[in-house]
Amino acid sequence: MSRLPVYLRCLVDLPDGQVTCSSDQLAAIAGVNSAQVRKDLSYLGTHGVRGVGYTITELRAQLRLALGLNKGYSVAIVGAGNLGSALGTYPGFDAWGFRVVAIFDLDPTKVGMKIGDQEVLAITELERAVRRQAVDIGIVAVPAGAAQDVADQLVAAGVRSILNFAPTVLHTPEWVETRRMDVSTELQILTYHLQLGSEAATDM
Amino acid sequence: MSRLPVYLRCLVDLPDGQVTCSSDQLAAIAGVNSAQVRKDLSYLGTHGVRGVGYTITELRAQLRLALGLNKGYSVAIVGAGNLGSALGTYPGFDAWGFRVVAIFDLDPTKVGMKIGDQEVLAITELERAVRRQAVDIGIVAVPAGAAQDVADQLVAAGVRSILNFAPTVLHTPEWVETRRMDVSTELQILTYHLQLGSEAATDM
DNA sequence: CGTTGTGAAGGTCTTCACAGCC
DNA sequence: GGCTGTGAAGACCTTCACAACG
Repeated sequence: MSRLPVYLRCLVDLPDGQVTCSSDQLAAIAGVNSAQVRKDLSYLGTHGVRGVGYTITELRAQLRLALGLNKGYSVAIVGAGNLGSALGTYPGFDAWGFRVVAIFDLDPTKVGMKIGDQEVLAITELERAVRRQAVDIGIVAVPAGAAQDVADQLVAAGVRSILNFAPTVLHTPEWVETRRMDVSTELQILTYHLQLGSEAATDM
Repeated sequence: MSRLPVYLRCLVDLPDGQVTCSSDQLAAIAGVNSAQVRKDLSYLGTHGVRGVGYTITELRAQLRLALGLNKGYSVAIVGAGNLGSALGTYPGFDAWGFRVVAIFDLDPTKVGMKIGDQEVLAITELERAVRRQAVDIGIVAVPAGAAQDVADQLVAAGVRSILNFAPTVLHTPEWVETRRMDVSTELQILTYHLQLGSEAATDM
């Protein structure tokens, strides 16, 4: 469920002194309905206390468990351009147990470059390195034209989760979970709404 | 509707010779159901031809119009770190009529730096510059702690669309459309599914 | 009294299935 | 024959509303 990470982050951001949190409060911070919060949390087999709320530490632990954040995960980044570099040095991974264990690029002039604590490897090394490091999650940060090929290689190397930054739809076997993060798409959704707004204004 | 940008991109990527496209083909490329495609397109008042499909050029034009891509949009980026820099030089904006007209940062050592064709401005300039340039879309690429403050400033300067890369939920007036793009959240959704998969395996 | 947990109602989004048309 | 457009069915998700409880 895609709201759980949001709840977890909200709970982590709560002031230190606070011990319990009501569904109302969490809902307000997370920007959702409070019945929604309770329903979501009831899936985790939580035990909130009526009249009081949820114990923050307990709830955090349960969310971490549900999201599988009790284990660590190995992440490989493919593409060492601007985006790949930004991701490779992103400080927010550690906190949730994500470790970048490899970065690949096709461009020979980039191979050997240092990004964070990783040296960029040639893309020809991908399958071997990904297999050896038992990579859990592959991040595709290459141009659209190369994305499907990279995804195929990741899948062939045993990766079962892919985060795709390329502006293209990846086709993967059904046992591979793929998510897309595409700036242009998001911007276009925003303009769609801007557009709707101005149409409505014209109607008057 | 969030699938329209995907359709549009798929259509643009189609081989040059092809004149028409069936809902089946578009569905296959975009990774959705074909009835879905037809329903989505019927909203645009399209006129596909039975037995043939949709005329690609016509459909592209209709999608562009529906998404409001016939006008150009001014974009401001707040935050000139790794991410802000990557976005400021992202070549994919132009094609859809997005123009980065300003980049801001709090850090005085970054002010004056050149990113793409823009000089980084002090964040104190934000409201004035955003207003003068009639910015349509603000991109928040600052640390979580600063994000709400930046969003408030963007809203105060008249921005009605925000794309938020900070790992936090922004609270904005209801006339402001906000979308979140957060790598950690996406990774956590992936681990949630990995987790479910391994639980199911344990059950056997 | 305040808040949870949840059945039931209400929405929305997706898919099916097929008539209608080229 | 092949494909669109769409009513109807179905699946899923969200919200309401309130009994149950500390």
